[in-house]
Amino acid sequence: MARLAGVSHQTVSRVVNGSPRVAAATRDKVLEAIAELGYRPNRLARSLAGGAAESVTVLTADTSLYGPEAALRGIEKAARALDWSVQISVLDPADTHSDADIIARLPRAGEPTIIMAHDEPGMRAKQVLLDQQPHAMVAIGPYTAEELAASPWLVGMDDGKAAAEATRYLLDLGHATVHHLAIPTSTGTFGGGKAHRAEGWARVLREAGRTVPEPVPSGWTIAEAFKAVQPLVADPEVTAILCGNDHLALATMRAAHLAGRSIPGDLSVVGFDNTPFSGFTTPALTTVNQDFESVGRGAFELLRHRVDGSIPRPVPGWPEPELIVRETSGPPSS
Amino acid sequence: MARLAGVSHQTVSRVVNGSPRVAAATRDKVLEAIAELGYRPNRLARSLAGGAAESVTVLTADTSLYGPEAALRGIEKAARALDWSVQISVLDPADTHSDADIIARLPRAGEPTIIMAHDEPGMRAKQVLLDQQPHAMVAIGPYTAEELAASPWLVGMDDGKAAAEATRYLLDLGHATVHHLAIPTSTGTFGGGKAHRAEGWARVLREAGRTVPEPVPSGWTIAEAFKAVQPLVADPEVTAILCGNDHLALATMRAAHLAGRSIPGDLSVVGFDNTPFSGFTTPALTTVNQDFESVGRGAFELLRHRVDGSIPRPVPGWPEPELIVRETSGPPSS
DNA sequence: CTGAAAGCGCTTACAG
DNA sequence: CTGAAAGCGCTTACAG
Repeated sequence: MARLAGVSHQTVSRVVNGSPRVAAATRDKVLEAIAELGYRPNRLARSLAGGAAESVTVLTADTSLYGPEAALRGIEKAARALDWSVQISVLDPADTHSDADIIARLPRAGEPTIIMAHDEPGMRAKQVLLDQQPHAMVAIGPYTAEELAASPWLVGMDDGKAAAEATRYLLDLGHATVHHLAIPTSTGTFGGGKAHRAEGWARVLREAGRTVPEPVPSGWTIAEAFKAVQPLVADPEVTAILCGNDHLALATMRAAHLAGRSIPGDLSVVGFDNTPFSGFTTPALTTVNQDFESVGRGAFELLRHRVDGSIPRPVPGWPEPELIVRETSGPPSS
Repeated sequence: MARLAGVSHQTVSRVVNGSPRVAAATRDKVLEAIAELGYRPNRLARSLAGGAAESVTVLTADTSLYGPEAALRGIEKAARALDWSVQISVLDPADTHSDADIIARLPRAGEPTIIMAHDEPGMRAKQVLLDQQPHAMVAIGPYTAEELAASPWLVGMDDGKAAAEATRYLLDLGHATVHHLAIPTSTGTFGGGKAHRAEGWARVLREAGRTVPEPVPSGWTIAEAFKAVQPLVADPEVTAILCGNDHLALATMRAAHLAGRSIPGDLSVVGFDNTPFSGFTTPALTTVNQDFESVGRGAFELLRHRVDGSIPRPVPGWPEPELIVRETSGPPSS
């Protein structure tokens, strides 16, 4: 390659990396040779040699969840714009991952890593990497504004506020109280994060002096939610349910339908996330919009700054979660 | 590291790689040192040095589509089981990707690559890699059994057969004909694959001597489908619509509802893919189950064999697409 | 069973 | 502006 162009190895390197200290004539010769030989630089070698280590690894538990999937998309876009590469590694919730297992997923020591900390393996991975390489990791999860401010390696949205808003909205509609079908991260069953969505919901009920019903825990899948929500929809006293995400809400709508309860006549249902399908169910789902893609983008930006130590904590700007009222919510019938 | 254990660099390498030619005592010393220093092998260096190049890059256009997303999950699982790493790179359909752009996404020449060839950038990428490194690439897309047999670098499901089955089912129900709301890959607008779902559908109609209506092209998003399907649902002559995927079917259900047409009374709707939500819409969606995760797994297996030249074409076994009858289909009302 | 040698494809200083 | 040197962290032969 260098031979064909009649130059040395490192002159080729300069041309490829766009160094200004190359004579135009030499550059042309090299570019010609590159084209002729179909030369492609080897990025592995480049980063080994201490060049730009432009890669990020994403540790996530379940890519079929809307939030992580959207966040991953945001990470990928942001990374691509800067020509970084993205590796993903899925932590199986069924496996027990030892610390060594988690470490072994990274391509090298100090690999910049983003963790989707929305379940048990994710929480574990967060802890392991925080110990091992605190400046080359960032975790995405459900955190309050206070937690985010206190821990510069966390990224997330304060969905407690949005849950509060949604609850207040249902109360204002005239419902005596609001029930809650909770995603796993809200019930604290995985030992990790707090129950922010559930907290915002409970806080509003308490402040309004209403009964605070026990939250009903659900798994992540629609089928699990369908099962979990049965007692709730069967109870005529229940007139409003705030669901932890739109999949849970869909399961609730389905269960309500089968139980002969009309929506929103007999029962109001509010979801979370504003997934693409939510505007097209019948009736269309009232939900809370969350911009996970921006969160992913923000996580990448934060990681990049942490790795090179440039800014302690850039504040990534993304839209606040926001209630979108559609057709599944209304005043109680009686 | 090697110093602490009192051995040479390459003995450490042997221990880490589980070589049998190491004395038990030496091995223990090395393992101890590894634990003490928190040593983690650098995979980049390993693959550079000619060790196992255990990584695969996935080129995909849009991870928010159910098929590619599920296939990616299958790839990831299969890769992880063999301790390969997975890199993803998203091709933006809005960008025009030059051949060089596509090549530049690979971490090195000859990188094993799986392409999701379900849109224009994907088709382009498939072509580029087929030229550059035919033995280190595999493409996933909508291909017939014949195409799959002829091109050992292709993987896919013969969804034409399933489309035919669904069409026959609707005809048997008594519908005069069946309309088709088509995904972009079925209309050939991106210049690439054939219209297999559309072909299976049209073939059955022709064989039954029915009118073959012009397929209605839709984009990938639910909003685009909602717009595209309006004329169809407004037409009382239309009593059955086969949709290119479940998102399109959801849009159709919504549009039909707003147009005052009941499902399945006035209109039968059949989807494709059996996405998780499809069993929980009201009414529950009749659809064709497709096991994309298995396809992803199969693509990985095929790629692995192609890279090491071991088997010309292992036949990856996955379930055939299969019609799942639920509640959105029935006999025409009149 | 273990070490001294050479090299993977690049890079960053260091000379000139 | 360009080349000769050293090295990134590993590996695979080759000796012993």
